[in-house]
Amino acid sequence: MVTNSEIAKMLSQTADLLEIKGENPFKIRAYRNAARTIENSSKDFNKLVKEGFDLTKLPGIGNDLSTYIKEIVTTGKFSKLEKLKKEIPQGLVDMLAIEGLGPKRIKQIYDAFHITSLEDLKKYAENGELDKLPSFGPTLIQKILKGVKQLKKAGIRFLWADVEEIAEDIKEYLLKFPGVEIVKIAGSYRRRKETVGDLDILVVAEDYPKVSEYFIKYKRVKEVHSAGLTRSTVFLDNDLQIDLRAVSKESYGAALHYFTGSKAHNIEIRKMAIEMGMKVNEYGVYKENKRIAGKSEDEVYKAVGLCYIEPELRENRGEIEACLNNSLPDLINLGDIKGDLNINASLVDKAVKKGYKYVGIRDGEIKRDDIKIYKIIETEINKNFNISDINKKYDFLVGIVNEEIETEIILKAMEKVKFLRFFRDIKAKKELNLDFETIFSQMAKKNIILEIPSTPNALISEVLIKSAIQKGVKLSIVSAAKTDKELDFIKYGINQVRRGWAEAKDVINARNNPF
DNA sequence: GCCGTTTTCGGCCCGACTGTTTTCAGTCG
Repeated sequence: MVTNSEIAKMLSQTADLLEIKGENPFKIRAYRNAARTIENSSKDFNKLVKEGFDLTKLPGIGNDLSTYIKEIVTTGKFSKLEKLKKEIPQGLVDMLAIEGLGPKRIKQIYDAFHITSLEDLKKYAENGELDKLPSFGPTLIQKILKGVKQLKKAGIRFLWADVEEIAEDIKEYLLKFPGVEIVKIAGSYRRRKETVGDLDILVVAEDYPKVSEYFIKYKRVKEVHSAGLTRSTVFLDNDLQIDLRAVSKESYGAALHYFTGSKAHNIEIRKMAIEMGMKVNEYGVYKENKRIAGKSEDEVYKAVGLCYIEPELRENRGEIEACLNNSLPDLINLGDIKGDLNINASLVDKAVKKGYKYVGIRDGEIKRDDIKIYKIIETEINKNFNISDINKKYDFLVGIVNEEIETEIILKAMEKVKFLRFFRDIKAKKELNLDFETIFSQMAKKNIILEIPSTPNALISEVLIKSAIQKGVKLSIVSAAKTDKELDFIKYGINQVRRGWAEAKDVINARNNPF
């Protein structure tokens, strides 16, 4: 059985190969868009195809791609991709990971020398062969040689929580510089994505070049990649890339919107603007070459006939339509949380200090008057799951699904458990491929709560959270804390459920009484 | 390859930076 992400991967691989081949860039984008649609879908494409669902109803999927997806699902293979792989050596695809080398230059190199590996590329760069190609100067050759050594770590991403501290530190550092008015971190960091690839920082300052000079002297900068009049890029000692951009005060809103993304959201906004005879860029919104908005994000959205959309929702997953139908969610906030239903018993005092009204503890038995205590027990849902094995006393049972098991077993476990939690390891890119559509429908029916662990590496995908909420499943955001510090993890859970469109009413521990 | 309240053809987001030339293409975000 092929998973959604496997289908998506095949399509984006095809896009890479078509790119090197020099195909129409818009066709390539179509493949990438379709891959994105599939990756972002909570629906199992295997199931959709089997049920005869019309895939062309989905955004970015037309007749051709629908046929291709059906082929992938039914045969497990994509003949078009297989053919391209035979035609284009893998070495050329590897070259895409070299800074400064894109499809055009790779094709140019291949056509001239038939090089098919990074090793050969290095040789040709070193012995002066590459210089012979038009527009390959000494600087570019050096860049390529450097790039071969340190390939762009494909999609190297940091957990949001792991960059939080450094992001705030750089912000503070920049604000100390005289003449710096505003420092704002945009990009996926601002959208609170579970992982971020780099940090995009905007500054409003009197004299940008001076700020840039100061910026590249930040203590953890390992390498200065570029430093221009409006933009500078550096790498830190942990390989995190930081982009700093100068922004004028009048354009602040437009720039913030632009650099917050996501790209897919921006493209939609621009399309809307075009339809209305306007143009949106990072400097503002223009009508007949006249600037009509740009000072604030609110202004930008208003200019194109929309309401303000929270950064966490800007993924082109229906937020624009929701705004137009007046159905945008009123997102939950950290301050809405009234308790934490999965912590160590030793942390109850701290929980009281945080102002929590109740907690769920995994161990020990405590009686207290100042806070309501629920006793919970965690149990793994696997083939051998058997409720009668549990002979301790408890208020609620938390079922944990750690592996891909038959949907039937999970449905059966629902007779016994009150909460369900699903395994995920973001760094290791491991997540369960289960029939969540069916599981969530049943959970909603039986009033089983979806436990959202706030551990940064175990956050369940926001796509699944959104789908669960739509089906009527309630959430419990838990820190699963073992230490004092981990009690505050709950903010990461909040970030994630906000990305999953959660309102306070969807979250049981945002209530004074959770049950 | 997708898409359409002017369109089934002709568009498809847009600008900065770099390195190469000398007006621009390629790459990147």
